[in-house]
Amino acid sequence: MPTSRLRDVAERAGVSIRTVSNVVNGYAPVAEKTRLRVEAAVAELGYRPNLLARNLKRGRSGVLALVVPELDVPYFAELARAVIMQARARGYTVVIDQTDGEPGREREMVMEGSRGALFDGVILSPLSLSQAELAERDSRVPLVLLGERIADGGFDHVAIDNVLAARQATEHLFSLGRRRVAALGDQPYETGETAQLRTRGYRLAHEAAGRPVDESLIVARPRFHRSDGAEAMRDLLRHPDGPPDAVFCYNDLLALGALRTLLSQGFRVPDDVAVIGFDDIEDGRYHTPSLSTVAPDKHQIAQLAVERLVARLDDSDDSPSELWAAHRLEARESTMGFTAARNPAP
Amino acid sequence: MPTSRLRDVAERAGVSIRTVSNVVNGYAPVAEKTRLRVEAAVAELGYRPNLLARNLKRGRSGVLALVVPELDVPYFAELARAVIMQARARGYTVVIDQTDGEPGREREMVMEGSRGALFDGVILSPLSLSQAELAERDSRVPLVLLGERIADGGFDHVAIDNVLAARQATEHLFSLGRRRVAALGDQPYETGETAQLRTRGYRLAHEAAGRPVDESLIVARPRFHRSDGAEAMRDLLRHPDGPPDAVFCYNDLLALGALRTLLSQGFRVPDDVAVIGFDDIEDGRYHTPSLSTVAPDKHQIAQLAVERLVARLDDSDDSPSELWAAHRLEARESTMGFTAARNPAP
DNA sequence: TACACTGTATGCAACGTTGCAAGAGAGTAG
DNA sequence: CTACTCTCTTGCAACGTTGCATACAGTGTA
Repeated sequence: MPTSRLRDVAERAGVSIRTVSNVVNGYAPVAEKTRLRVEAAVAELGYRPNLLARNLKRGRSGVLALVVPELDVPYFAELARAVIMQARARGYTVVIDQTDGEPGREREMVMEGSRGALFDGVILSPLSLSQAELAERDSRVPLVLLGERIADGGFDHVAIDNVLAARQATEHLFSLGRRRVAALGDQPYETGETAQLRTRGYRLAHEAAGRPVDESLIVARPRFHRSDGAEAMRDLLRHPDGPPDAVFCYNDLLALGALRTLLSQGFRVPDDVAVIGFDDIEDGRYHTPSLSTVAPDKHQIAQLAVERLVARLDDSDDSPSELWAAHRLEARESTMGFTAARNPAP
Repeated sequence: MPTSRLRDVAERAGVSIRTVSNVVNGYAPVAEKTRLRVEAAVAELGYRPNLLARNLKRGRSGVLALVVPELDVPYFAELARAVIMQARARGYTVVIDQTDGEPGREREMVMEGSRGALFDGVILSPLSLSQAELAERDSRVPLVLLGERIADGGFDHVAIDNVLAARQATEHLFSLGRRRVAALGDQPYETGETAQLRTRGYRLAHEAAGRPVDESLIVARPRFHRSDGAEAMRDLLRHPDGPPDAVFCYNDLLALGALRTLLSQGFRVPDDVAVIGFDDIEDGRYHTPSLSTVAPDKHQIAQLAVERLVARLDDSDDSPSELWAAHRLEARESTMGFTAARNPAP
């Protein structure tokens, strides 16, 4: 069965191509009788508009690109899900590209513009592209930055208040009586803005509590996978002053890795060492102990990003805006301990 | 900077549109001198081909669709990653659609054909579409079925040997001296073919060992999330004959849920109850105890699927084939226990 | 000198759709 | 009966690209 075109439907219904187009798109006024005839023909032939042609004509593709480092990192998977839902609600399709942190791919997707009109806008969670590089972008295609970057005003930008969130996480640990709180995941270089914000929050918490920061408890990691957390925790356990009594990890994967190291070496969590993460991935809830974490409102992040992007498609000379999504602290067993006899499963 | 077209480049280089096209595509023989001039013009104008137009003309979009139930289910996220990589290696882009198990969306993506030529082929991990429904599909667009379905020969189909894998998992538990092995995740209805295959393997293992199957230990679940596993495990713990001494879960999420229930109720894993899952999601490796599982070769699954699909794009009247991917058993702490004093983290 | 060739370059039409502006009827008012 | 309006319908051109067929030099050969 060869795909039928507008022309075939027109022939069958005995009307002009244009009229069929009008019916299909609900554009111009069409007489009831004609409409029914056309609709019948559409149904009989199983006509489906060729979106390629439509988009070419309209100059829009109806496709948004979501560019993330790795799709199998739960945070990005959960975010992707939310973005897809938001986009769908507005009639857009989403293509997802993974950059694997390769600057080349990230640049290709974002800088080279539009992949030839294949998508109308880009939502980017940057990993390797620096602000400086981004600034050179010739913005044929609207771009919304996701995740957290120090704003330079050049782009639309959706983020949570990382400084505050990190401060709250640290203060949560303080409030439980922890004295030596390690920070795991600092990235003291150009593309590590998010991590730096969290470190700032960590420092602020110390300052507010009148405690000095032990610089040797701030551990840098270029990547945030479980294995990195496990490894970093092993290092921390060899600290000359002994293990810290709490660890604030800059994402949940690091925290789960750290958890694994602690438990497998016989440490009790949280009794010996309390652990808190960041991102609130679903998995953390099912570990034992369940993982305390900072929970960014992913749904809201996706909503703000897609909304902003779609708005920009219609109205490109609006000035870039800074959008803030909510977050909250989820205190679970890895900091609070096991209540009562035993916790019921969630 | 308005996007430049073939025509603009042609004007600038002082040649015909057609020649520019030839240069860009490397088609016809072009004189060295001309080529250089055109390439210079392309560079100066920052020309990028409009893929929409190209695809319209060529009748191909260069896009494959991957349709999965939920992107934030780690198995699908990991699979999606592999598919994207395989597709990229062959010059294709992937759009991902989540169906959320809604039959409507699944049908729309798969049945209604091509979303108007927006993609050339579909890789589907079916959830709610039955074989019967699929059979009615008018196959304008090639379809490869992913995940495991009882084959009816109508479609290309990539799977692992679920019966064997399930049997091996069960026998693994037997070999550790477990007597009462529960099976968690049966789906005794039309769209639950995969689960049924696993149940068959579970039964075969019993048969081969000369043990009767206790039907009350086969627990059905319509969904395979962590919460389902946790809940099902709670039920199992109330079994009139007492808890089983091992549980074979039909995916890792169920297993992690079960693990959570067991640990939070004070059971020791594997000492009291051994747990094995299915899928080998990364997360299982970092739980404590780490999760034993059946590991399908996701990379191979993705490769076979994309290869097959791409091949079909060129040569549509090849007969449907059944492709088998490898799997292996990953025995970890949730069945084997903690070796030595304490395991090092992975 | 005429002919066939080779190597380059081009014009036209088409892919399937929609924007635009105008056309065709029918109805109403003068 | 004419002029006008209103409702519905349509033809033409274009979106940016590529397939096809052809044109055009220039070169070598008969």
